[in-house]
Amino acid sequence: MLDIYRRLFAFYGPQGWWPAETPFEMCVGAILTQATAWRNVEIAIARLKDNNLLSPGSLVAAGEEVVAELIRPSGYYRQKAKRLIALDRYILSRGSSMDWLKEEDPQRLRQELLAVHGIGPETADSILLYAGGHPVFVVDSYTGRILLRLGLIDPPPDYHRIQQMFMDELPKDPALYQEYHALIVALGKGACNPKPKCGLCPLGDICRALPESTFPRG
DNA sequence: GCCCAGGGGGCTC
DNA sequence: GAGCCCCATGGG
Repeated sequence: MLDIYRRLFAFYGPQGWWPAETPFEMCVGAILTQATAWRNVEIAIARLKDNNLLSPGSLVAAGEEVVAELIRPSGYYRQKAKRLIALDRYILSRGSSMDWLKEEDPQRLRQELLAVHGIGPETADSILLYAGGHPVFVVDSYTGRILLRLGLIDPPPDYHRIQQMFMDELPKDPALYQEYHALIVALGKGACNPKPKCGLCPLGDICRALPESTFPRG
């Protein structure tokens, strides 16, 4: 796993995730980026910022319709408005300083986050890793696709199995996890996309490229 | 016109 | 509990 990381880092360089000024902004971004290109998320976050809606409690106060209209560029805007307000409500219940996000036990926080409407495993782990600084590996569909192609897992990809693989083999270093996940996204969007360009892949000989037809999309 | 993007909830069977 | 469908905009 470290070998893969080193090759990706050498090829793509540091990715600079997660771009946000505050933990609250990171949490908002984690919802907005669900199945959405980051470019569109930035637009939505800028619109929230322009309207002073990037602090705990502000989204609840503004209400669903206002939030929905502002985040429209990021897609799924009616769903995501509900999710953002549910998240904001949770943050308020926990304390608006948000120190708890870094200080409390990540396992406990994970359970709480998963209970919030609109937060699943990937979003919860993103919040724990990037906003909380906890050593929790974030798995996404790219990770599953890439590991399938590398021949390191059997289909279908399982979130927690994959997460365990990384966490068993890597040092528990949040900065490493942050960079690694970002690099996997770079690979998944780049050479190892749904129609892979194996000749341009930085993993080269590590990947025993099986026939593409043996893999499902996504 | 088609496909994809830094998922998750809800419904059916 | 697996298999679908829905959400929705913006860019290549």
